[in-house]
Parts: sequence; C-alpha cells; structure tokens
Amino acid sequence: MPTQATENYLKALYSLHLKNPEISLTELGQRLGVSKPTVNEMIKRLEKEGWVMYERYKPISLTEEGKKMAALVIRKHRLSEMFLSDIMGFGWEEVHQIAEQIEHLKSDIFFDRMDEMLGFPTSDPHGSPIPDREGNMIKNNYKTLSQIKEGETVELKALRSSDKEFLMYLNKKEISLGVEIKVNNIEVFDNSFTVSYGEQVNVVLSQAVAAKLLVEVIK
Amino acid sequence: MPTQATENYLKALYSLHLKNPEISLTELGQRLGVSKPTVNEMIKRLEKEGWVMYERYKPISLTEEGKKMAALVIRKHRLSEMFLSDIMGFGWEEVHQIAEQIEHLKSDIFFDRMDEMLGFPTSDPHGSPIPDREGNMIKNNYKTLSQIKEGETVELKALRSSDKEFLMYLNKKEISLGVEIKVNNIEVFDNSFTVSYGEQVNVVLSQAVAAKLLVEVIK
DNA sequence: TTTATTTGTTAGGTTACCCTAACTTTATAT
DNA sequence: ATATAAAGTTAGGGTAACCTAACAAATAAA
Ligand SMILES: [Mn+2]
Ligand SMILES: [Mn+2]
Ligand SMILES: [Mn+2]
Ligand SMILES: [Mn+2]
Repeated sequence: MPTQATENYLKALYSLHLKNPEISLTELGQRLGVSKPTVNEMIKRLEKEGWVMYERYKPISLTEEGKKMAALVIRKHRLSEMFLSDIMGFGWEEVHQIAEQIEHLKSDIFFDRMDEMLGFPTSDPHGSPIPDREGNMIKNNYKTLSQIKEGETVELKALRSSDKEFLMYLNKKEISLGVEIKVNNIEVFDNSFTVSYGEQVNVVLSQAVAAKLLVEVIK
Repeated sequence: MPTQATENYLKALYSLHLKNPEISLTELGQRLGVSKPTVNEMIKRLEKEGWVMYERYKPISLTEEGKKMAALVIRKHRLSEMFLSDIMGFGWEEVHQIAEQIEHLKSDIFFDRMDEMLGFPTSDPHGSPIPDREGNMIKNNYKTLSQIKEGETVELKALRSSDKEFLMYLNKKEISLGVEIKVNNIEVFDNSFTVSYGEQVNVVLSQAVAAKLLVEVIK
C-alpha cells in the first residue's frame, strides 16, 4: 500500500506527464520541494513497485499502473474538494489544503459515500475533471479567455490555477464557475480584457488573469 | 506538531491513565501492538516534548499538557465518528476504523465545521463523551446493565466496548442508544438477563453483554 | 532469602524520507 | 571541439518508527 509521500510523488508525476511524458528528476524535485538526491532515491522505490520506468540518466515515465494509481489519488483529492465545498460549505479557496490531507485516507467506502452524496460529480470546485473509479480522466479542451475575440460571449468552465491568492481575487471580482462573460474590448498593447458578467459591467482583467480562465464560447 | 504515531500513543496513554495514572510500559506496548523497546524509545520522545513524566524503571504518567493533547485527539476522533454516522449515514460499527484515520488531520476549521454541522454534540455514536475545545472531558458515571435489579427499567446511554463484533450483535438484536430496557428476570446461576425493549419481549442477554451496556435507571 | 518471573533497558538493525557536499554524465554554448 | 552549465548520481548523515536478542532491575513466589 502506497505511503503518503508516494501518493504525492505519483500525483506530481501525473500532472507533469500530461505536458511531457518524459519527466526530469529536477522538475519533479522542484514541484515537490525536495532535493534531487531525494527524488533519485524515491524514484528507485517507485520503479521497484512498478509505477514508473526509469534508467540511470534517462527521463522518468509513468507505467500504466502508475498512471492509474495517480489518477485514483487525484480522484480522492477532487472528490474531497467537492465534498468540502458542496456538503460542508467551504469556499473554493479553502478546500485544496484540507483535501491535500483527506486524499491520503485509506477507505473505499468513505470516498464512495462522498461520491454518492455529491451525486457522482464529474468535476471539482475549480472545474477540474474527477477521474472515474478505474482511473480514467476526461481531458476537456477549453480555451483560455485570452484566446477569445472581441464581441464573443463565453461561459467560465474551469481554472488553470487553483492558487489561493488567485481564488480570492476571483471572489473579490465576483467571478465564479458558470458565469457568462462578454468580451467587450481587448487592449492591444497589454492584452488586457474589458468584460461584463453578472452584475458587473466593463471590468478590466489583465492578460495574466485572462490566461488562467478556462472558457467555452456560447455565442 | 505531533505525528500520527505520537497522537496514537497519547490516546492510548489517556485511556490507560483513567484507570490508573501510573502506566506501565508493557501495557502501553500491548495496547498499541508494539514491542517494549519501541515504547521505551517513544516515551523518551514524549518526555522531551513535555507530554509525559518518566524516570527509568518507574511508571509513566501524563502531564497536564499531555492530557490536553490526548483529549484533543479524542475530540477529533469522536467528532469524526459522529459526522460519519449522522451526516454521512455510516453504521456505528463502521465509523471507528475511518475515524482512526480522520482524527490525524491537521485542520481546525475542518473539525470546527463538523462540530457546527452536528450541532455541537456532547457524545459520540457509542455514547462516549466528546471533550470540548479546551480538552475537558465529562466523565459520566453510568451503571452497567449487569448492576441493575429485577423489575427496574433503564435507558441505554453508552457502551463499554465499541468492538465491531459487539456492535453487529447489538444491530442484530435491534439494540441502539436511547432504547428503554426493562429487566424482567435475572438468572441466578449465570447472571443472564431476560429483558424487554422496543418491539422485543423477553430477550436473553448474557452477563458478558449486560456488563458492556451502560445505562441510567429511569424507573 | 534465594529463585523465578515480570518488567524495563541496551545494543544493534531495518525502512522510509529527508538533507548537503562532491562528483560524473549529458547537454548547451561558444 | 572544447568549455561551461545543467542534470543526475554517490557518499555520507539525520530522524521517526519499528524490530529481535540479550541483559539488568524490580517484583513475586517458593
Ligand atoms: Mn486541489
Ligand atoms: Mn497530498
Ligand atoms: Mn472509536
Ligand atoms: Mn489513530
């Protein structure tokens, strides 16, 4: 049975592998905040368990078994976030830190019950997909708001970052998932967006913010 | 910050100290299922943290700080059991194992929210008292059913054992907390009790069972 | 009171996770 | 192609929990 540290390595490996299946030891270490020798040592353990493929001086890759293990931890994380938000009433900026701990609990019935109480959700409070019991994760290919043209209207579907500061910024701006955003104007020199949504008219969003909002064009 | 192992030692120390404040290393080891040298080593760590008092070859005792720490872990355990039972719908025979893990989460807001959702309960699904935020635990002095006289009627308030097998036995007999039990007859040679409660008439409970039911006389 | 028995301690090991310092290999730049 | 930089490895340590085997101290029995 995987330890907490192991589960955290698998999660990190999974999210890195989505961009590039060839994972470097250095970036994994940076992601987890541990030194390169520590990663080196841990990777050998993961290899022995059959979760990664690894040869000296070569990049690391996840095995199918490793991907499944990782997806199941992500499932537990995201179900927990959903439970904390929808059942317990926490804000989307509070759930990640607590879910980071809950995800390591070993109890199938516990997570199954969460799933059931939530009505088998397919995404978490930040719009990220929840893998199914077999570890299959749907990858939605939303655009970022920064890719949208003037005059178009979109629906906010997910976020690229679940950083607490960012989420609190969105709270302040009264931006939440599902909101319909109309792009009124795009400033050429800094790519800032002037948008309207809900009660808000002509709100300016910086390029940095627009790049983190995942949307779907509705008209 | 205490580790999981540390919290488990504190809980075990707390429950042993209630019967005898002078705790032997051997009984602590037995309770936790670890060897004597392991306990010996851990006790030195607990002493360094100021949670126990300890001198070579002498019995162990909890400091005030240690008692508080322990009670706060017990609080988290019992709140979790209550949450699992009342909010998530688990049976009283299922909650302990899951709570054994949840109790180690580090998040005050999480347990405060549980507490709030439950309406600030004072006892867990097995009738055991939940310590308050300061670690004060009320000790209720219920009698056991085996101490009750023929003809008396009692209310089941708590259990002396939360063993899964025992709880499943109670389920089968349809005995739950709050039920009113009338003692019809006590068999002299084996101390078995013939009782009536709810829909059940003249059910025979062994001495072993009667000794584990904590009750309050109502008439 | 000597002898058992129980209880507690020491010594020496193991695994999982973490570290820094020093070195080697591979990749990049000039 | 050589020098430099980046990436990866080894060596050597550390702490928290666990273990067994062997021994010492305290307690109970004969
Ligand atoms: Mn998260
Ligand atoms: Mn985690
Ligand atoms: Mn319990
Ligand atoms: Mn525990």
